[in-house]
Amino acid sequence: VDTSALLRKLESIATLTAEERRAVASLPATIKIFAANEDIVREGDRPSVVALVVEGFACRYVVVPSGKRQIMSFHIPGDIPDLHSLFIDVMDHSLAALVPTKMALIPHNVMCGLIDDNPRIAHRLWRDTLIDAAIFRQWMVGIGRRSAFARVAHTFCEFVTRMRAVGLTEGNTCELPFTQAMIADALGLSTVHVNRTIQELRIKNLIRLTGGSLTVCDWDGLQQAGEFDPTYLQLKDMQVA
Amino acid sequence: VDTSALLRKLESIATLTAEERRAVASLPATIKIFAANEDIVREGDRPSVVALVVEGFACRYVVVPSGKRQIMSFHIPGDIPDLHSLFIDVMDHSLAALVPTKMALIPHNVMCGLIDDNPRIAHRLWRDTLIDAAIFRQWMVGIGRRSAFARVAHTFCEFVTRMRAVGLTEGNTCELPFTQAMIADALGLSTVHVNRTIQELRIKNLIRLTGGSLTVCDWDGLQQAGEFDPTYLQLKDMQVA
DNA sequence: CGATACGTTGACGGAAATCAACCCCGGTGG
DNA sequence: CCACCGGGGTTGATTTCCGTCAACGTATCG
Repeated sequence: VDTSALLRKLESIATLTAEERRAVASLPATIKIFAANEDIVREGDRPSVVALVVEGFACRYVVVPSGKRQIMSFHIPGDIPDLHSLFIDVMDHSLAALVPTKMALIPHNVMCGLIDDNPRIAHRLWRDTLIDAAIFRQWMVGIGRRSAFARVAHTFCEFVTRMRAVGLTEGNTCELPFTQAMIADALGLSTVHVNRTIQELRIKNLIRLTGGSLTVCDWDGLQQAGEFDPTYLQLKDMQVA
Repeated sequence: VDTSALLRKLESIATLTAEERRAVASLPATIKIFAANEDIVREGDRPSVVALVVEGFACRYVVVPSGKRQIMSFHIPGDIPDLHSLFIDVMDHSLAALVPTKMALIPHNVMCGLIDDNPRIAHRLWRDTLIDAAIFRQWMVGIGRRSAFARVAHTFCEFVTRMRAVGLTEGNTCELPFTQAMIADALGLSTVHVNRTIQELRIKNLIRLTGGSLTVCDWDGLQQAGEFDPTYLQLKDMQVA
């Protein structure tokens, strides 16, 4: 089973010993492919496995009574979006694949064993959930206090930075196969407004976005537009390509 | 040093052994009083202590370039708002007292010792940071997808529920000594609009709010108005009074 | 008793939502 | 082979929720 994405992720924070790498690499897991828009875990579920993104993209979301959806996070290969289900039994939100996505399902007891036997990995994972929380906070700030323009720019900055951290960029380009409706639900905007905002970013020559691929043409400009400061992602010595 | 609030909080999730209670109760800490609006920790700091709210209220916030402030969470007695600084060295946001507030400052190495020696307490604390994250997600949903009216109602529901969990309510009344400007910054609204929304809640006889004290007149009504479902707070068998 | 902070109210403006077309393109089935 | 279909993207017209500005009331406090 391919846990290399997870390894890359854990090591994007700090290095592991050979033994720790082995412990992670030998985790027993079941591979499962999910279709685009298919739920992986649903609000109210009590999962007995955690889900590691191997290939593709997932998101957490909730739907409010008015029928509107809020996406609370995007997840890229190496992420374990429902790691918290180890400690919190009932899901307060759903987890879905955004595109056809390969997940590795790891039983709770296996993860608990890994954590109990490897305190350093446990700390690393705890830290990872804390970075998750930091990302939530940034999204909250964006939705609450930034203009639509800054919000979209910030999201693209964050996405590219996270993708780079796990080695999924080529130069200033990476996959971003989300529909504008998905982006709208993530930013608390309407699709129409997202569309107009992306056009504005294109006209200002900050990005190119076609065929599910995002290219940052002007990193400094985009960063400034999005008021983006990567500190909260806590990456060790990341550089812009 | 009074860590009883922390004990109540930890036990609002699950019970501790006598030994664990002793370990928590005997934590060495320094008491410090902060004035209203005084910063406890600032964005960019690298704290070497964690701060436990003993009496009063604190919040996390950031200020965006336009000068607007987003408050990301309210913290009540028993909370350790910057526990994450154990694992994440540089603060990506500030922490401030909202009213005159008594904090217990506990050195990092003491907390690390507690965690290393008491795996169950460590899990409890991890879990606590995960509930924190769940609260962030709920706020995000509110700011992104709920009307101002529902947002305010939701916040009051959440606040009362959390206060009740640590024994700080009397019937349907609890302290809520925040200015409307603070509430506005928490909800991503303007003070003017918060004012009008609160009036609406009053007219509909859902709450009374005067002199820093909140009374819920109609819990069902308020809960419905706020689309509030307390699942995400993960409290064991909490009941409405 | 003035200063200051907080709450309240009204008038006005604007960013983004909503509504409603329309286009483009890749599938798919007759 | 092409008509049909549906999802995604784009555009314009209109509406609305909420922000901004500005004034005024009220309470607390030195």
